[in-house]
Amino acid sequence: MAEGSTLAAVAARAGVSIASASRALNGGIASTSTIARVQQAADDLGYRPNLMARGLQSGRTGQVAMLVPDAANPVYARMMSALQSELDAHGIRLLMQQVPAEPVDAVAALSAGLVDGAIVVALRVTDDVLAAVRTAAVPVVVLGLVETAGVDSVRADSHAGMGLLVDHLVAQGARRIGLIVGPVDTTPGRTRLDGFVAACERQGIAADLVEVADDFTHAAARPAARAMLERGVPDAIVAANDAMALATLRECATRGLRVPHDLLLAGLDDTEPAELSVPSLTSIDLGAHDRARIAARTLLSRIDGAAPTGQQAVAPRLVVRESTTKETA
Amino acid sequence: MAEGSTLAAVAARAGVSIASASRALNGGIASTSTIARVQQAADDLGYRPNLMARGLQSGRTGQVAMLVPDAANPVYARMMSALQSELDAHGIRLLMQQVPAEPVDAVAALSAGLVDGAIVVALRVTDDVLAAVRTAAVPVVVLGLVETAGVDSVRADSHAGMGLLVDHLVAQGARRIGLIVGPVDTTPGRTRLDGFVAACERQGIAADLVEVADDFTHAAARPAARAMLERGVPDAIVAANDAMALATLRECATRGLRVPHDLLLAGLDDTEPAELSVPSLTSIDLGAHDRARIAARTLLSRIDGAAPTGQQAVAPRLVVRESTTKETA
DNA sequence: GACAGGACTGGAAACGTTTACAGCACGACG
DNA sequence: CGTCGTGCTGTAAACGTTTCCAGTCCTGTC
Repeated sequence: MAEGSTLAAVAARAGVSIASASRALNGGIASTSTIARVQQAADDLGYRPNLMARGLQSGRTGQVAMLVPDAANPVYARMMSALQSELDAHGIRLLMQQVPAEPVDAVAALSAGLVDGAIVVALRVTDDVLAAVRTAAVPVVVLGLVETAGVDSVRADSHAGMGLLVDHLVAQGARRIGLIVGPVDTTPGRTRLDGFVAACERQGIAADLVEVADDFTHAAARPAARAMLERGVPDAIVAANDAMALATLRECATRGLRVPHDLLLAGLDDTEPAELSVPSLTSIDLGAHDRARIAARTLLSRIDGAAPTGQQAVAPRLVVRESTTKETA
Repeated sequence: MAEGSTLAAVAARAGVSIASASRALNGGIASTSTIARVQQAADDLGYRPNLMARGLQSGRTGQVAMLVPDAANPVYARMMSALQSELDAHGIRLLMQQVPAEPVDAVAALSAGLVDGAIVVALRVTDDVLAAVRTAAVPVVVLGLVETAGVDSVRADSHAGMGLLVDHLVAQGARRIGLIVGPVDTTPGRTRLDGFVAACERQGIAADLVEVADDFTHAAARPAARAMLERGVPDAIVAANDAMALATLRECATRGLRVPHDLLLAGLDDTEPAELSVPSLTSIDLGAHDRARIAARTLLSRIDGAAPTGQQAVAPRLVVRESTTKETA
């Protein structure tokens, strides 16, 4: 075990003071020979600077955290990859943590000095969460809809996304469209429901066929889909995200309903499984990659001392696939 | 910003020494009135102990890390959940980090004092990785196949799992079975290939229809599936994991091949998407949940000072679904 | 040959916490 | 009334690092 070799040990081995050793390793002012000796000693001992001590002293940890409600949702994995490639360039480590839907405690814990900043995905952006974000000791960027000034946020325009989707379905001939959504006291739930209703009104069709699932997962969507289909088969179903759409697709198959032949189906998020399902799933790209990139940059500039930017939004994009195009059936 | 209120500030506000404040908050010896005053002062100031300072002093961080090669693979999300429920009971925070397939640097970085231990998923358990694990300053449990003594590991028996799968497919009438696998210089790649070949030999069938994809993702499996199908349609295809099986399913659909009517298809890992696909996917449950639970317990006892346990394995279980049962077609 | 300046070095303080130790007051017991 | 233990408190040392500051040595210049 090469544990715990300290800078003091390195300095002793190199025959210099701790201060010189530190400077030699961190590119401070030091003579060539000192640098060489210290470097050699450090290698010999397998020295690793203690990040706790460094963080305590310098106030910088070189880490940021990403807080997500559900690690199994592929959209967060995609965001994480985008974040990471952005942060890697700055030598910053990205840590992911799965936290409850209302991450008040987790956000408050960010003030404990472990990270230089955080990116928080919050399904419910309550006043408590906002307060926690605002009083956190480190900059926080919220991924989600935040109206409050002084809080950085990057949001998807799922309202507009729903509009694109409904327009597309109507253009494909659907008149009776159902929505399977997650809890409407969450930001995504509320926005997607509102977007759906608004789009239906604009198109002059009914928006009363709505099922609310317990959360935004496969598992919760399945019974919701079942309930909806038992009330009759609509022309099309929209689900609040791809995972829920795929659960719906599965339920359709179980009932012998063929998509898109018997009904059209679409989701939101445009995750990889949407592309791979049979039939492949029409979806709305809510710009997960771009949102993550913007969030990373905003966070980095905040860490560098910049003032909060406020809300930023990313435009949605319709991605049409087999599940809403009858021709391919 | 309630940033940076230190213990010294709390102590001053409560009119006691720093030591007393620390004791009052951490359940040490202190009078009732002191505890009350300190508690009150801490609440007023929104005090959060600095974990860096605490960690530096006490050597304990209350955190463990999980290192995974691909955050998008649902099997890791499942493991993470299992780990978390195990660790939550001990008040330990779980951090996930996405690292390269050969996580030497990342494992070495564990010695930097940020975490009390780690669970590492390594696709390639090279000597370098083993050395890094053994010399790490904190206990590490490897999820994967490790023969070396003195290193804790929990492995899936994917060799046996392949056996179950091939037996099942042969029982369903398949004689010509193809395998789509990831890189064979990885542990899972090698084990699954060997298991496949062994099972085929045991069954007296050919094992020459093998495609090796660049990694274990959807994206890499797709062209591999295409290549295999272009050489003719076998009776059945096995993929090294569910994600790759689903990519194969997609490729079959694109070519107008129906599963299970025209060929059988199965994967490994038994992740949720396998259950949801159409047709639902036969898979091998490699015990992700159990492996994670065992790994967590092993790690906890290691952190408490126990000696390494060595290798532990979890038995596989066949889960038959639509993709390998012709009746349901 | 003195002196300014630069290059380099070591001592020591600081970051915020925990904890060993010593001190203090108080009640009980002899 | 002295002594001892008990319950609580404060002082100070440590954890490992970075960084300020003062010092030393050397080189070049007048």
